[in-house]
Amino acid sequence: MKGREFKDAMYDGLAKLMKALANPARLEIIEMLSQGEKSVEGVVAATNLTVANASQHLQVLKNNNIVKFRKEGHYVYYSLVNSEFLALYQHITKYAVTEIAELEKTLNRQREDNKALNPVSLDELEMMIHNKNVLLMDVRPSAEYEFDHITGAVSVPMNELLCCLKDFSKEQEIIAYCRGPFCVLADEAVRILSENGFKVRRLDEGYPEWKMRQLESNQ
Amino acid sequence: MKGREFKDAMYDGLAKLMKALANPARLEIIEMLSQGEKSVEGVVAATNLTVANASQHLQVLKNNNIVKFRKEGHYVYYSLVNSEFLALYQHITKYAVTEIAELEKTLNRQREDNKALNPVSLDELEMMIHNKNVLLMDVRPSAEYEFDHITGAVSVPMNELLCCLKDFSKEQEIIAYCRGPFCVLADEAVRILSENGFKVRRLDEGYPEWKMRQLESNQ
DNA sequence: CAATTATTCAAGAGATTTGTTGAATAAATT
DNA sequence: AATTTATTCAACAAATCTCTTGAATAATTG
Repeated sequence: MKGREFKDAMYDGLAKLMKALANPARLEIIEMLSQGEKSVEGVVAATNLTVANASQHLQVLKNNNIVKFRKEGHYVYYSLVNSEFLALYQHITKYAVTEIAELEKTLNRQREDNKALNPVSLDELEMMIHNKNVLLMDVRPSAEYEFDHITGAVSVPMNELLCCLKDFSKEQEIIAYCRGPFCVLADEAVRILSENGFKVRRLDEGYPEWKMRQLESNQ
Repeated sequence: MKGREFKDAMYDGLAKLMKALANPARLEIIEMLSQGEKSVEGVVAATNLTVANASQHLQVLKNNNIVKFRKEGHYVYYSLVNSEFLALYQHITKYAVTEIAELEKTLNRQREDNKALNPVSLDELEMMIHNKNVLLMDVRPSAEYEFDHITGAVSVPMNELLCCLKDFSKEQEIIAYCRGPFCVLADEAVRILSENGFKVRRLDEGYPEWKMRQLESNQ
């Protein structure tokens, strides 16, 4: 293989990977799958996609070794292929929200609207978690909590939040988290809790970022 | 801004960044610019692109905050916007060559063809570099060497390699490096030197990866 | 074994991306 | 001021990507 052929093969292959990521619907699917495996239906339920469309996007991700699947009964469960990919995806999103002015601005406006500025970082969380007066609240759907969650968190899915308000103390500080920086669940939780007089902040990132840390520190 | 609008804005923005990277010509340009700034002409000289096409790709990269430019006389010099982007790009390429089977295979076949298997890693290089019996050889064009190079390397551009053979000892081990894992210069250098009876290996990665390390260790 | 359910396949229209061509700018040199 | 040189712009056809629609598969249930 000549030098030019080799280069073309390598850059074409790299571009193919980037193309698989160059679509908003697929990025959203990746974020959903970073919460744990999901059936096609499960993906559809959490996005605006039609079933056929979600399936097609999942094929693209599968053909690029980004997701894997297993069959069980009627269902096909998809999940991210490995933690190396998850680490890469998180590097990309982290870069985007810190280095791309437009995205940083959109993110901050969203958090401002929901009184969720001044978020807690994972580092801070680590310090605070041993404080009995802090409540860590997982506001994702319960299936995602059950699959896995940050150690010490309690599950309060968004649809149960309003009716559970009386169970929480206004003395303790609440830290809400969800799927990650692009997820709006924790923002909404902060707004609702805050409007009801609770001391609440959101976690800067979400479950997948915490998980990644766990994996890294176990190496 | 409603939750769905926010998500769409974020994923669209992220996809826009990925789209900028989803093209082999632009990836090659990025790799060229990671050696140091280059004029449009300079980019053209190192790729298969026409001037107008290279300029267009550079506009795309500019509009996505991946490259910046400065004007000097006739020339417009482009360079990568910051080391955060370089770190991200290297994470992507590293992931691609280790996790995507097809790319890994292509890379290994190329190195096999050039007797450049068993490459030296940056870690190993660090250990060896104090050994007087090791010669670190930068085989990139001299302009790139002059812009910056790995500490202790000597410049032997590919076009001068054949006539310089007599200057090197067959006793010392030569380590050749170039622009990075996708670059063929070091492979060719290894093949030529090896066929002429020298003890030679290539560096697994290249100048930009070494540079990134320097930046990280200085933090 | 027919009906139901979850997923995939196939085809097509519309939008986007790509590289080419030739002309237009803009800065330096003659 | 005219010419040369490096770069950008604008327009276009070809290729690719995207989403929708409706049908096809494959596994389970009645």
